[in-house]
This record gives sequence, C-alpha cells and structure tokens, in this order.
Amino acid sequence: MSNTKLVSVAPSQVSDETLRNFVGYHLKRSFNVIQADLTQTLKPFGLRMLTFTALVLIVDNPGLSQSQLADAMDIERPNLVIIIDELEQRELIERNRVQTDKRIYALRATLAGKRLYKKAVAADMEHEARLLAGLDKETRKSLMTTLEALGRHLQKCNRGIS
Amino acid sequence: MSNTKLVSVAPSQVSDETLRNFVGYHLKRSFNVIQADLTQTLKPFGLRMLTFTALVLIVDNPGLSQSQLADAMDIERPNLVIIIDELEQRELIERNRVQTDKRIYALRATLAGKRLYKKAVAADMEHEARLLAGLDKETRKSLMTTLEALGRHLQKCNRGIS
DNA sequence: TACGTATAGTTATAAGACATAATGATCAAA
DNA sequence: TTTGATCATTATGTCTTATAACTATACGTA
Repeated sequence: MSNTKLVSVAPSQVSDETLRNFVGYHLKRSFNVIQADLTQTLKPFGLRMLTFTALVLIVDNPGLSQSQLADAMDIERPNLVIIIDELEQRELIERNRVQTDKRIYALRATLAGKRLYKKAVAADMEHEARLLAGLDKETRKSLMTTLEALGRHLQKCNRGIS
Repeated sequence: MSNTKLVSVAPSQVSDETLRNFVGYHLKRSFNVIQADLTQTLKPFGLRMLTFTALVLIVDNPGLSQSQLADAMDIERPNLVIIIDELEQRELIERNRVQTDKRIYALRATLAGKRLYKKAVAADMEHEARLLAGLDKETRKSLMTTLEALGRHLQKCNRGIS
C-alpha cells in the first residue's frame, strides 16, 4: 500500500486536463462566455438570444411558417409559440393567415421589426468583434473556417440519425 | 411602392446567412449536436453531462472542495449541491470533513467512482471520435487548436470583467 | 361524399440548468 | 471577543427544452 495517502490536501489549482481533450468541453466553455456577453448586448433592445434569433430568421425569410422556423432554430414547435407571442406583442412581427392553407401562419417582420433587426445585428457584430479583438487575424479566420466545417459535418450526421 | 409584395410565399428553404456570420451561432449549433449525442452516450452509465464533468474533476483533483469544483465548472455553489448529492448517493464519491477547516468538504472518488470514470471517459472519447470521423485530419487538428486558443482568450477576457 | 390520417399551431405540464437571497457553522482578523 | 468573511446548504424563481394531448385544417382514398 505504498500509494495510500490518508489525507490528500486540496489542490491549489484545479486541473481540467482530461476534459480538455474533448471538443464538446471547449465548445461549451467558449459558448458560455459569448452567451453571457451577448445577453448583456441584447438587453437594451429587449431581446433574448432566442427572440433575437427568431427575429433575424423572420426578417431574412419573410413568409416562413412557425414549423419552418422551429426546424431552423432546432427547437420544438411548442417552445416557439411563446417566442413568437413575445415578438408579436411588441409588434415586431405579424402572424398572417395563408389563404391556400389556413393551418399556417406566415411570419413577417413589421417596419419596427426590421429596424430593430438592423440595430441588434450591428450590436451583435460589435460584441463579437470586441470579444475576439485579442485573437490574431490568422486564428480568427481559422476559427470561422473550422467551425463552419464542423457545423456542416455535424448537421449532416444529425440528419442521418433522425 | 414598387417593392410592395402583398403575399410573399413561404421560402422553400430557410436561410441563416446572417446568423452564420456569428461565432456564437456556430458554437451553439455544433454544441447542441454533440450534447445530444453525449447525453445518449452517458445514459448507460447513469450520468448526465454535469455529473460526468463533476466526477472527472473530482477523480483528477482528489481532495478539492465544493467551492473549487463549482468555480471550475462555472456554476454557482447551490447548484453543485444536488450534483454532489447524486454522486454521493451512488457511492461514486465521498464528502470528507477537513480537520484543519471544518467548513470544507474534501471530495474524493471511491473505487467505484474511479472505475466508472474510466469507462465513461473512454465512452466519451469514442463518441467524439465517431462524431468527428467524417472530418479530415487537418480540420480536426485545426479545430482543437483554434478552440483551445479561443477558450484561453475568452477565459482571460472573462477574468478581466469579473 | 365521407372517413381516416397527417399537419400547423396551441395548451398544459414536467424536467433540467441556471441565478439569487438567506441561514447556520466555522474561521480569521481586528 | 466581536466582526466580517467563507463553506455548504435550503428555498425559491426563471429560462430553456421536451412530451402529450387538443383543435382546426388539409388531403388521399374508399
């Protein structure tokens, strides 16, 4: 029993060497920081990440249905309802019945919605530029390239499963 | 009003071109896919992502306190309690009072905890290897390198703020 | 035409991940 | 010894996400 240590002292610094082998660990940690900052960035506009994402997709894809939007956002239809409710109550978007299929709402941004979109997207770009300012240009470019590649690959995998 | 379109038809495919400019968007989408797969991978071991992360950090850092662990996991102390409760009830870890400071619990993995750690870490590595198998070696390497760099940079930023 | 099935949106509900405030026990320093 | 800080905990609330069940509508087929 030569390796028995009755009292192991608390480590002065916690090591995450095992976890750092995992891509998912890095994704989560980096995303947490960005999300926290983005949440603050969007607060002045009265937007959360989810309502911001929905607004952007509606402006970029006028007339899309709630099902299409839920698919694009990778969330379930019931969860989208309150997000759309919120945007509609603020008169940033409209729900329009479709004549050819009365089950569907065609979603469109109002003028106010389009204006907020512009401001919020600009703020988001500034927020990311600020957060990534310390990284050298090479790394920033490589980051976007590899993340795009990872995203494409994983979406492909995912479609294969479901 | 030459650009007035009374009825815009639903887009056949939803475009996310604006969102794809954002690093945060890519991080979240990729993480979602990995998390879903990892959740399934850990299920046979009775572990969730949070309990898995806690177990790994406890095995790698025997004797650390709950405060240290909460810091390392970037969660608040109250939220860690139920995670530790769960691991302790399954006798994967132990809470040991520290003689020199009776406020602190020194956390240590039991033999069963260390065994489960080995299996779960191996399963996690297989899960990531499987998910990333389709990416060419260059991209995989570049991915880890840039994610490490991003992580280091963002943690540095974060410490500056708080 | 009528019936069975599928789809769009909604409601109700539950679980999980997170934050904050307050408490009791302990420590450490004035 | 008293005051203030720290550790773990309890209670509580919010946000995100998932599932099941419901209504209204659409569609294919007998």
